[in-house]
Amino acid sequence: MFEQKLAAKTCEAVFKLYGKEILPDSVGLEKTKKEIEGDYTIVVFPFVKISRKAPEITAAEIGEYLSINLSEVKSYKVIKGFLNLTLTDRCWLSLLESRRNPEFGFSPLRKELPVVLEYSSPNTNKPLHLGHIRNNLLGFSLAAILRANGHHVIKVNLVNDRGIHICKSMLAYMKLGNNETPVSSGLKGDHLIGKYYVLFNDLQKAEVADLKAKGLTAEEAEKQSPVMLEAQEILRKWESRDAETIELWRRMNSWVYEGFEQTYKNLGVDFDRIYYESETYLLGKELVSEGLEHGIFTKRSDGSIWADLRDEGLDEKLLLRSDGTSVYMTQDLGTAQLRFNDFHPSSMIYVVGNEQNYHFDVLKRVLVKLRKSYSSHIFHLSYGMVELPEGKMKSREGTVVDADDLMEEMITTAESTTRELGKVNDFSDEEATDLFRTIGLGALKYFILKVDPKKNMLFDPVESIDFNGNTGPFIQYTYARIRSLRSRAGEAGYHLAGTAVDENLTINAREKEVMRVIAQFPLVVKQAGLEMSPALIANYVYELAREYNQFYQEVPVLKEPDTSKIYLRLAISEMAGNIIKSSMSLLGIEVPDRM
RNA sequence: GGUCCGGUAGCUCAGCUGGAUAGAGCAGCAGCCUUCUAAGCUGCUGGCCGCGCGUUCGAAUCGCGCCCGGAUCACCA
Repeated sequence: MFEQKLAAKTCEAVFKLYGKEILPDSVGLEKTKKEIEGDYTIVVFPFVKISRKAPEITAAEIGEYLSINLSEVKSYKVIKGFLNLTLTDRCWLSLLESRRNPEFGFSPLRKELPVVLEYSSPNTNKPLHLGHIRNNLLGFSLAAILRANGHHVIKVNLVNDRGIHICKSMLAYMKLGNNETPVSSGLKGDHLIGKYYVLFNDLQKAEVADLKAKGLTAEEAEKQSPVMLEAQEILRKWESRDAETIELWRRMNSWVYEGFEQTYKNLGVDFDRIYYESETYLLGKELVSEGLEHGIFTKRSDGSIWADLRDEGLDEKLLLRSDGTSVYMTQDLGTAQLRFNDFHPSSMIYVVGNEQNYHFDVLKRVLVKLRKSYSSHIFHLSYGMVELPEGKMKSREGTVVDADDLMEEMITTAESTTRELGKVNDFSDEEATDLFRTIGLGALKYFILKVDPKKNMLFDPVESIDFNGNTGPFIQYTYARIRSLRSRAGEAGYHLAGTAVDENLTINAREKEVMRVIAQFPLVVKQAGLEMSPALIANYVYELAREYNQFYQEVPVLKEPDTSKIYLRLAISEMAGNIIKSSMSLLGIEVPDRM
């Protein structure tokens, strides 16, 4: 809040005192360390060269200037090269004027081109797992953060609904399905299809073992196994629009979508637009042949088409197979173009795991070769893998944590813990069920989002269901406390609406600590947007909750004899509560009124 | 081998656009509920910030070299 003002005035001071212009960004302004008297600290070492005076003297001169020319500065104290400024209580109290503004810290929506943000991007042959959860949470949160920074965000999902892997589960279903449906089996659609994908692999494994016994290598055996050949036949039928094949494909996919929809709903994520690879790959093919015509790509004797990136330090990259079918890159070229056609976005963000860094590097370079203006608008938000304590979180190795199971377990744990604590004795069943969901999902989401996206993270199931300390439920609890305090205040006859805070009050250390954290919120939102990091919001809201709890524990609110102070503390509480709620909403986490 | 990312307390993570004695949580130990919700609060224990050199008044933070871990470099997606 006051940072910009202080920085600007410091520049003015340096210019007036020493005759040199400096940029506000170059002012080293930070929160004063806790043990030291002061609110904000300016590091003056960088100005010593300009002032040609000792650090202490420089700091004192700037401090003097600021305290005379800025009414907000109450006093200053110099320690070595550090100028510690204390702001007036009135200045801090003015912060509370924004306590009822639900948009505090957010920027209004700007009239500009939209940002297209892709996340989730599932395969239709297997249910969502822990890795997808990180992806979905990051994508959803990022959309909220960018929106809070004034961007018009369009959330899109790209469903990978075609290709050989889909044909595999189709084949297994044709062989072993007996017309089983989600209804007849009692399985969620995506789990049902996942089951057949696994069955295909079992069939293939058996055949591969036989072939290897006959002397084939593993690779040959895989390619020549009868089920694999059958699956490829299905793919060819699909591409030639064979009615029966398409019909089965449609039916099986529709089951999967029902399942996904449920998982997304449970997770609390949504999309403005869903793209299907089956609808975009043809456009990709067009782009490739266009590039071939213009001599940008090359065709080999076997008919395959390649982009040559060797002069850029990379290799050659396949764009179209020799049999004319498309690869991953073909499809992504198509979707990028389609997205550009649909929205003309100022940027296209892809939330995709870091194992695809190379892919996106190539995608951008190929688009540059095609002279697509939007190539520079593509941004890959690359996030790290989720690892499990035993080993890696890879779908092939079997140690998969299913998204639905995980959410279920978190909610169940929330329920038992909450019941043990006797928190819901006076709740209706419906209220209680809502609360268990809120807490269980809050724990899960916070646990995942508090880690810097670009880092690999460890998902320890035991730690994730801990509700104490740096966790989602801790923050939710702080919010519930504040709400409780508010309703008690109402019962005691204190009317918050329309009651102004006495601006002549003096504030104590605990009160100021909370307000210092509150004051940072707008900058944190901005920073999280620039760095595209929900973790910054998560770490901030934890600090706020911790600070508020200290205040709550040490400072009486309703038992304070001085009524004007009661109103002050209620105002601080209200503002802290609103910011907790805002922050959590940026993470896609709900907060309960009671818990 | 090339490229990219990481290495901070027993564990999980902040801090990294250089600044004061490196911060949290968990785990461990000791306390605080007849007072606004104890999913809370207080205190203690615990660190050659991977290693070395350099830049600087000042380096966990920047640069170079090395060591360790991960990802990636498919006619898979």
